[in-house]
Amino acid sequence: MSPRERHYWLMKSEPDAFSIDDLKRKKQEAWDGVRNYQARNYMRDGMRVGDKVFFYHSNCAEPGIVGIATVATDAYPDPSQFDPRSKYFDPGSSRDNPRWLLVDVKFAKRLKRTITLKELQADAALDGMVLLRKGSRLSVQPVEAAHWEHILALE
DNA sequence: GCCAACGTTGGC
DNA sequence: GCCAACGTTGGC
Repeated sequence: MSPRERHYWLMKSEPDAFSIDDLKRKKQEAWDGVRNYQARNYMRDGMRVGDKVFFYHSNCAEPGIVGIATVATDAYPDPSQFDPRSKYFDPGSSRDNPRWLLVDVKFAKRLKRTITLKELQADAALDGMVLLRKGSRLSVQPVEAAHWEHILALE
């Protein structure tokens, strides 16, 4: 792998299911359960170990960015797709040709405060951000370097 | 809980 | 390949 500019990402999680505090406690976690091809492709083809990730809380009282994680592994098959008892089981996938890949993410920091979706939406400097596009539901998405820096400065 | 937006599935 | 039906996401 040749050196390259650092890439930045945003990953959504419902805090009731897995929160930034859960990641802090566990230190590192396999990002399982992604069942969207575009999100998978970002993990498989875009992410490199060391890339930085905004941890976003979705589907909760105050949606927003709550912490920072780093990509800890290359992509590998999501074990939950092979487990018939898992809600993420995919009978259409096989071990020979796994459909779903994931990366591990490692806890880096919890933000002192939540940078709320509302606040991001109101910020003209973030126009065009994937998260803010109408109807955008992508749970793993790229963040432009300029947007990353701008958001960091909001904390 | 509602519902708009989106992605997937499957009949044709 | 089209598209209606269905399931999911996620803000509100």
